[in-house]
Amino acid sequence: MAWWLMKSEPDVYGIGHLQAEGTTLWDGIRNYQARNFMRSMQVGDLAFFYHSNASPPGIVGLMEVIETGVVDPSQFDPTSKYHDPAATQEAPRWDCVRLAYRRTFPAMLSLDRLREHFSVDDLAVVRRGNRLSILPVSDSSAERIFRLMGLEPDG
DNA sequence: GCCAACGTTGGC
DNA sequence: GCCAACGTTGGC
Repeated sequence: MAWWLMKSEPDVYGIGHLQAEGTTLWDGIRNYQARNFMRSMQVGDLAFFYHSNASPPGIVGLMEVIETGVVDPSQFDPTSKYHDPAATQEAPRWDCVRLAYRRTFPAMLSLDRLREHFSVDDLAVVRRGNRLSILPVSDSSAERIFRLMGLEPDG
């Protein structure tokens, strides 16, 4: 079981949306490094839900990978902002994973607080200017995140 | 709104 | 293959 951190803008799709829906397809990822991280995910992996472009930004909840290797349907949709004219049904370029809501944390763990406790080597999201929307999290960093919130680790 | 970081694109 | 221009992300 591996840990991840996945960013989304709360105005676009926040933890509340996921809580209401129960599950979601993490589609629209158009960055190869982020896509490759999703390709390495396995069912049962856990991911911290991170609110980006928020004030303040930070970790707000937890979700679980429930399906991997899903072809991202938005790449074929000409009306989608994620449409990729270079993608074909025979040779899709983008895939994604399906996630299930696990929990909303009692309080956000803000980026400021993360920076007080983690170096960029421990947790890449604290690196200034990090634009990558999906990041791996080490077991020890995941445990420290829960401890910082005063919670027992899931998983 | 600004700007740093950085991935992508295209000319050569 | 190099690199400048450009676009996007995301913090502030």
